[in-house]
Parts: sequence; C-alpha cells; structure tokens
Amino acid sequence: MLQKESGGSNKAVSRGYLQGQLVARGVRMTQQRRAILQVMEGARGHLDAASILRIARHDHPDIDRVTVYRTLTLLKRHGLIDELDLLHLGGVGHYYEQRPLQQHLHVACLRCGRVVEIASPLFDKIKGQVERNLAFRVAFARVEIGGYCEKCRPETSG
Amino acid sequence: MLQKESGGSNKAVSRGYLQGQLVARGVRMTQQRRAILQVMEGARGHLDAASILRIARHDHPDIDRVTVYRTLTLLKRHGLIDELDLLHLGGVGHYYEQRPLQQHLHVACLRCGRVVEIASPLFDKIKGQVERNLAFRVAFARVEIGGYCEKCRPETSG
DNA sequence: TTAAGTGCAAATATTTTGCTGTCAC
DNA sequence: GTGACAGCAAAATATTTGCACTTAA
Repeated sequence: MLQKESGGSNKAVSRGYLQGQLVARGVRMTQQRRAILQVMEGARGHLDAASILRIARHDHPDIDRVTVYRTLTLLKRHGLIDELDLLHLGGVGHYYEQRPLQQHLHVACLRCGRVVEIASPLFDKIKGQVERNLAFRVAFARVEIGGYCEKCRPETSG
Repeated sequence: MLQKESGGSNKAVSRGYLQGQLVARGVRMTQQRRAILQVMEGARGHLDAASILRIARHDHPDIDRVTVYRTLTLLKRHGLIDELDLLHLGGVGHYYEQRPLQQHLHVACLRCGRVVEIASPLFDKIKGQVERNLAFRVAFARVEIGGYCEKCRPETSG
C-alpha cells in the first residue's frame, strides 16, 4: 500500500465527520457503513477498496466487498471523498481519501512509492484561471506529480 | 469515448515521432507496433486501449488486445506517452496520449464529458515549487480538473 | 540465426449487477 | 411496516501471464 506523508489536512476534520455529513443529508446509517467510514477517517494512508474491506472487517467481520464499493460510490456522489489513481504506482486500482478542507497536490516517488502531500496557493490560482478563461465552474481538481525524491533520485550529483 | 478539444500541443510533434524515438532507442519495430503508434499519433481524442485496438485493426486486422497493452507498457516505460484516467468519467479504464512538448491541464465537464486541454505557466511554477521545497526531481505532472462547462453548469444564473 | 515479439487461451484483478432476505427509521 | 441496504453469486470489464509460433535485425 502506498504511504502518505505529511497530509494532516484531513486530520483537521473532526472524527465522525463523514458519518455526520451523511446523516445530515438523510442517508441511512448502517453498522457496515459506520465501519467503513471509520476506516476512511482513521486512515494514515491512501486506501484502495481491498484495504478498506480488510480493515473494516476488524470491526465487522461479515462485511462484503460489494458493500465497500457501494459505500464508496455513495461518498463520491456526495462529494465527500476523492478517488485517485496515484499514477498507477500500485497497479490498476484506485485509492480513496476523505476530501480535504484544503486541496493538495500528491507528489509520488516513482522509485520508493512514497506519496507526499503539499498545499500550494498556486493550485488555487490555477483553478481561478480555469474558471475565468474557460467560463468553467470548477468542482474539484487533482494534481499528481511523479518523479524522484531526494533519496531516490537517479543522478545524485545532478 | 471522451473528446479532446484544443490540444494542439502534440500536433507540434512530427509524424512518426514515436516510431523514430523507439527505433533510436534500439527497440525492434514490427508491423503491429507501427499500426499502434500511427493510431496514437493521429488521435484526435484521448484513446483507451480498446479504441486503440479497434482503430489499429483498420491497418492490421489480426492485431490482438495483448499487443496493444504490451505496446502501451513499452511506451510508458520509455516516457513517450502519459496514462490518464480523466476523473473516471468514462468508467474504470485508462486513456493514453502522446506526452506533449508542453504539459497541459485536463479540464473535464462532469455532465457532458467534454475534455478541454489548456496550458498554464502556473503549472510550471508549481513544478518548480515542488522541486525546491521537497528537493524532488519532477519527471512528469498531471492536472485533472472536474466541474461544469458553460453550457452544462447547474446554476446558469450563478 | 536468434532474441524479441505476436497471438491465443486462460488467468487475474477490479468493479458492477440481480436477487433475496434484513434492518434502520 | 416499508423502502433502503446487505450479502451472496455471478457477470462485466480491464489487464496480465504462459506458451508455442513468427519475425525483425
């Protein structure tokens, strides 16, 4: 599983946030959903569907894959999580994270697979530029950068 | 298939560019690869593996899916194409485009599925920022923005 | 000539759907 | 009580692998 560093932004969101959001929107809360939401809120890394299932089963052993996918679809539809592929470093699957208060960039090392998140004011400027130049209403934006971290860069002296 | 507008950046690359690059790197050139490379260079849109296969079969009817996947892997390994998911508007599959001379942003309308590409100097600034702040060597970067275009925006009066 | 590439078949991985029984409200 | 949800099975979709045959250099 790909690791997430720094991050922090979604730690600013209080525990039970996703559950509260769904309840506030009139979505029925089941034991299975609670287990899945807790996994997503407690996640230290970006999780794929299989990892979410595995961890959620600690709480609720009988939970099914299908329920995980359906819950992820639900959360996406409500705009509460983002779906990433993290440059496919980990294969063809997708990764999920709670939509952060402040959008951030994902910077992934192609050699060691570490994923660092950083925020940038330029990111918001780009969004503004798109809105103005294309008369486009930006709902969300995603930046994924691939390269080599200090420890892994091919030419250290470069 | 998702449409690509504007773009233009990869039209600046001469015809046969991919083929030339591979040959220059000592990669064996087969009829099947030639057919696939021509499809990618002539593409007006972002293509997924199935579309590439379908079009390549005009030239070479017996070509197999597997060969398409293997050629895409080859091109990715050489950094000659980029793999995108375009916010999964078209399902779980991936889309491919020849790596452009100037990197651009992909802006996708969540309702009509149209994908517009634009370049932004801020994009390069962000890359510079990442390189400096994280001591990171940026190999490539990808920006995907989702929202609503002028025609599709939910609140027209907003 | 021969190592690399191809096609076919089958496997694997990921996600979705149909249906029946169950549970939150 | 009832409509939304869960689990199971199976299908659908996307991609990869093993192997015998073919071909570019």
